[in-house]
Amino acid sequence: MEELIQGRELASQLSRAFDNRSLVVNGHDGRSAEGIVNKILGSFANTLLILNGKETDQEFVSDQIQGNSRGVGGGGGGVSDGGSSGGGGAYSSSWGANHGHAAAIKPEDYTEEENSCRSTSTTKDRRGSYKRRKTSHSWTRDTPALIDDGHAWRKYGQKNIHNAKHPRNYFRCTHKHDQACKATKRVQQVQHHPPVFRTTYYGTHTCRDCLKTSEQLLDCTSPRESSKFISFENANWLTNKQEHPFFASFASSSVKEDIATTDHIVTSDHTHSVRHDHPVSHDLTAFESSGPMSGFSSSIDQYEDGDVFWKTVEFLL
DNA sequence: CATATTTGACCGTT
DNA sequence: AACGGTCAAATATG
Repeated sequence: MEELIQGRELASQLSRAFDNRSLVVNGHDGRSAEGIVNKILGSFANTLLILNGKETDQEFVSDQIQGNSRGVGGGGGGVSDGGSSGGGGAYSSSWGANHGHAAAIKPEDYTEEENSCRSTSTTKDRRGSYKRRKTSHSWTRDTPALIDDGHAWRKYGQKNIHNAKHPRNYFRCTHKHDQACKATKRVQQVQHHPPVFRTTYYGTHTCRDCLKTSEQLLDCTSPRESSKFISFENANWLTNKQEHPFFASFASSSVKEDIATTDHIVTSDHTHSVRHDHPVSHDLTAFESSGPMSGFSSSIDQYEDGDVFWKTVEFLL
């Protein structure tokens, strides 16, 4: 809080300096506006360090506390969690093997800000652990259809989500076991009429040969290497006759260059403010106005302190 | 046989 | 107790 208060004071000083059309601030003889800007940036950096430190400590504690094991379960019988799983296969046919081919949307290099929120967890996967998700990298992507992002995913779960029309599907990297790759993603349809599928990625691929062969070929030969935006004017994915129609190709889609500015990115990330407990009724903001992330809305942390951070930035500036 | 998906159970969090 | 994330036995696919 002290850092934030100091940052606000410095920001107001900067504002006054610009109002006076002078690079020298009253009461701070000889200090230039550039110096104040650096101070503000330093305050933000300190704030991030503080916030991250808190998260890291929490995660560490929870890792120490948790750690029970259970016998080999499974089997039958028992009372199921009420309406929490399955769904009777109503959507089963929509979620075949995600081995579609020739997707034109290729995974960009996910260069994100690495100054915060990198998960240092060495936690093994445990059921019901929510800690890792809050502290790991995550980014979302909204698409009008299910796409092949070039990675080899294996579905490991499907849940009906409260107040959501469509079930959420859980995928992990195929190489989770042989290469200890921790990347996962969750896909859920969040809008009906123009279908919108929201994919949230967690963790980054650490596996070797992450990309499938067809995608690597596409990467090398695609003329849209620098594509940032993708439109779906031809909409061939709706009538695709492939075995898995929902993983249809975007080969016919056209692209536009991204001219988003930094301000644009901040505004986009902040305004659509993906909250975990409001899984439905989001607009297409993340897809339409995302920054230079090829449709990904990068997030330091979309769910907890990251939101506070962006609100703080908006407040201070 | 190997690999992928389905789906109810299990479990931590709220 | 509800919810959501994960596990793993059963099943499907090639």
